[in-house]
Amino acid sequence: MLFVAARDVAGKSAVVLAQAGLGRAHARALHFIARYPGLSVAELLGFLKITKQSLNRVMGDLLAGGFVERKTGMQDRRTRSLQLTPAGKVLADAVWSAQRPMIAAAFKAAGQEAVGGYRKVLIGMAGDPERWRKNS
Amino acid sequence: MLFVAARDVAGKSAVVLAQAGLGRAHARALHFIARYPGLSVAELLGFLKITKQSLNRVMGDLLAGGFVERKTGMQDRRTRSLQLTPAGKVLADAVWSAQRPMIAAAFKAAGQEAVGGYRKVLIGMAGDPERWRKNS
DNA sequence: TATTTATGTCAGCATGTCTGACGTAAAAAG
DNA sequence: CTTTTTACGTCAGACATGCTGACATAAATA
Repeated sequence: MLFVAARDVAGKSAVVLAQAGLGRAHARALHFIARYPGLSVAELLGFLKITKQSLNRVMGDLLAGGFVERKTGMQDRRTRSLQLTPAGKVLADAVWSAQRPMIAAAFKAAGQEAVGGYRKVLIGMAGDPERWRKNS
Repeated sequence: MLFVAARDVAGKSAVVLAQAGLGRAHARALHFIARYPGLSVAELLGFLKITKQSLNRVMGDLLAGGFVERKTGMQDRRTRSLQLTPAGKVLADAVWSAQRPMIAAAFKAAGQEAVGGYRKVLIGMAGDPERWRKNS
């Protein structure tokens, strides 16, 4: 069920992404950059759990498409600070808008209490998003 | 979180599958065949939502490895009835054993009530597994 | 100054997905 | 009983996304 739910939620964004010439890998990177603005490449790699080579192909597309901005880090000038451009925000919003109705419907049908349990179990499996960044 | 949880749960089975020379695509097919013994190719395609060409490469490996048995359907002789061989059951068990601890830990940590909510929400997004077969 | 760290890049490979075209056997429709 | 549709199999080629290995550069650190 986890697989099916994740696949179907991700699938909702396919059309929006295809219009931008992007795929699901791009959406995932976009998501984490949107969620943690200014994160470093190493942090992003930690979230995605892919290699830097894989990420850099994806990042190249996002940079070329003007969806993401890459700046030299402030404290440590070796790092790169990643954040969405306005166009990236628009795209991330569009992706979310495509997925939200499905999630909202499931949440509404299940009820608020069920959603709490749902989150609790997912935190057990995926870790608490609130602590994701620090733990990395 | 859905994505991370699904990825991490699926990841647990990587070692077991690699020993059998298989990948995650094989595991998914194996799972549905284990869950719905005797299902037809069309039904399996409906679950996996991939093309028959993609499935057939995976099925070829499973048949060659002796994990799955393919028989001519009884009522409709055009269909193929798929089921696990003993070796397939052993493999499916091994995969499940690799994933179970992670899921069990999350369930235990969240509590029985939370698990109920978790299931309710997933049913909202993925559909009720009890009805998956009929709805297809 | 030497080393380590954070990142980028090239080259090639594996997996899993896709589209398109074609073939066959069996069921269903006429 | 002929025709069409259905369920499946297969070949060929392509794309997306992951991987390993090797190497380069700039900045921090020892």
